[in-house]
Amino acid sequence: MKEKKEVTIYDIAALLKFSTATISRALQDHPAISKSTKKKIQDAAKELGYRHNNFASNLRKQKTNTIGIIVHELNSNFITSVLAGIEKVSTEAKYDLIITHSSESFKKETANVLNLFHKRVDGIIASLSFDTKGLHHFQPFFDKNIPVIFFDRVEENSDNAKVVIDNYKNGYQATQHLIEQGCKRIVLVTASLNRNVYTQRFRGYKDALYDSGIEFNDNLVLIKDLSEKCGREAALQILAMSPMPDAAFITNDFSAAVCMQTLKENGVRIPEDIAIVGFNNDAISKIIEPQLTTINYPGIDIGEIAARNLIAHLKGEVNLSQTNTIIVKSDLIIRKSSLKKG
Amino acid sequence: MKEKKEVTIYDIAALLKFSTATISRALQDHPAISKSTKKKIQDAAKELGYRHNNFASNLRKQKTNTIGIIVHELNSNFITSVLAGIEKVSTEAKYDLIITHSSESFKKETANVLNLFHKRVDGIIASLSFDTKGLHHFQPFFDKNIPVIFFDRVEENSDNAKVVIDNYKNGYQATQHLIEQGCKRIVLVTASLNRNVYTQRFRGYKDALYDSGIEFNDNLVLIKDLSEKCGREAALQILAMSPMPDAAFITNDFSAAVCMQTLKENGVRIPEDIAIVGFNNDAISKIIEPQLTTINYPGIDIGEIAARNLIAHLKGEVNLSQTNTIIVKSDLIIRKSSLKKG
DNA sequence: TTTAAATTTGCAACCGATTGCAATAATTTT
DNA sequence: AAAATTATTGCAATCGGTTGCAAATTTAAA
Repeated sequence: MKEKKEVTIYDIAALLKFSTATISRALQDHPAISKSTKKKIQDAAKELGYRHNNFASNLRKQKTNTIGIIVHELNSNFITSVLAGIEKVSTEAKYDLIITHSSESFKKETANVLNLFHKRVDGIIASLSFDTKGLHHFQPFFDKNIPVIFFDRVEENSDNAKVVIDNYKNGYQATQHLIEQGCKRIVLVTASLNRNVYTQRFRGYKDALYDSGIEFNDNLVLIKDLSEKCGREAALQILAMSPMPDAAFITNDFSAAVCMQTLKENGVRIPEDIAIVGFNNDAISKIIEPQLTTINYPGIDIGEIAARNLIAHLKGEVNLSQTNTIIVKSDLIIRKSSLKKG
Repeated sequence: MKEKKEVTIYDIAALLKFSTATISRALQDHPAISKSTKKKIQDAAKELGYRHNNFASNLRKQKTNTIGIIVHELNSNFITSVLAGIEKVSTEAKYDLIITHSSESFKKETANVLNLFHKRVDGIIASLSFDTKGLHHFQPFFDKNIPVIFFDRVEENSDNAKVVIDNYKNGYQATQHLIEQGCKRIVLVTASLNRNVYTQRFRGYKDALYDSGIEFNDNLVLIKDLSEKCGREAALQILAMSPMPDAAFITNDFSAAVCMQTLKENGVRIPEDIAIVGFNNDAISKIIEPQLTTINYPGIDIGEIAARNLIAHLKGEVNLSQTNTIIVKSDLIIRKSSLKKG
């Protein structure tokens, strides 16, 4: 039952009477090695069941060809799309990924960052957790000049590279759309204004109101955590308002769905009584009744762009520290939940 | 702008006039090193910004303290719960995780397996992709006696360790529940009977019918891929059947939700005209209208059990090859979508 | 005070692949 | 046929920890 010892390039070298240098080069398809030798060596490697030892290799080369990913959650359409985009690009470029997620916990995010640091990833692609404050936990990477590129959930005022959408514009668009539907008392349900995406959406909301001459009302802004419970609570708060709001912009589709459900249970008609707009274009937005108007943004593109830039930097083709913010296109998708007219 | 060189134990050794052996041991909190020396060394390490080099360490120790995870998808409640369970256990035991996902592609799963093999993980926890056939791609691990433990989507007739639910029982339960509601023409929408979970559910369905004296009808079984499209197609097929079925057991909540939506659009009332049962107890099942009867199973527990067993094996405390199948409890959750009677 | 036992620390050989530089062999050129 | 190129291959140092065993030091026992 004991395992046979690992095959190393020394074994291949001994077998074929070559030096380990030649073996190593042949296995890397190095041009200095003749075709015939390469073939012999590669065949022997396969034959013996040789596997490359990344540790020895990384130790020697002082790099890992691995990119670390930090996300707040895995279970959203958006995040998995981003991952797909990153994977596409990095696979082509022969980079491996280590994916970590923080479950929206700053503490766990910090641990993940540290872990990736010790794993010596060549670079990081990150979206911050909900309650992350500052970027001190990334300091080890900054100190060593290891590139970090943020996406979506970023720290606004850092000068790191970021790939984001125009949350301000989207907030504005969503609100304006509701106004165009004749809504005047528009609730905003969102999360901690500490996190960039929510601040920006909030500003867009406010400005859209202002530009249409609608007075901003603090009581209509509900700051929550965008969980299931939050959706339910928001609905109850809305029901308790007098007069009832005629619209709600809920910056997360899942919460919006739960909120709608609770409203419906209480006899509120959507969109007739209240128009609803969500955010993210998650699968759920098309399944609920009525289908949810929301903001769509292309996770795949965001992932691809982030990965492409990071890898280009690693290869020395561009310098990330000269890039700052890349803004990706995003759009309002209008569905039934907000259509009071036609 | 250039990075300062990495600090190594040699630097600490030189600074404090100790040998690297002592440094190494002190940093591992080895009992042979005196308290005072340890403190000096640990302080110096922190001071100099030393970071442990996993590559050198793994190279020497011939193990990685890392567990590889292979899943078919990330964006499901179930999978993220499993991951949470695995993480809980493995973090405590100081094991790192490398999470990979195949997007239900056998090819990608194979690539992931190989990748983890080259990364030399100490063990694997895996749930197979949709169209995976056989386990040859795991052969490298088997050959080297590296433990692999499967969960949920497993290969029935392999003698590897597995953590599963009783899909047969759940299929039976769901069907029986529908029969108890007075349903007689029960559609089954499921996926490739190649994959264990679906075969078992299918058998449960069939036996439940049989035991209630209802004749099995092949035309009522729709084999699909459980995607969004599939839900819609299933609905259309159901609508085209004559006489219309009075129930549908759809072995995936998301598909069930889409199917329900399409049915409703076509004026079918749920559960009055058709009772529906899903599978998984995803978040969506509580949000749609009416709420979906479904099968709940505890991802966290499954993850914990799998990780606990794997780690115990790695530590030599138990021998996985003597374990075979661990069955975790799962239950029918009855909600409105299937309640024809009060 | 001497000896035995227990604590601490160091020596040095690994772990396996990479790569600059030198050396040798095979081709071309003159 | 000698000289100059070019194509192949090898030498040996290096990456940074780990650990069995021996040596040195300290403490306890006789």
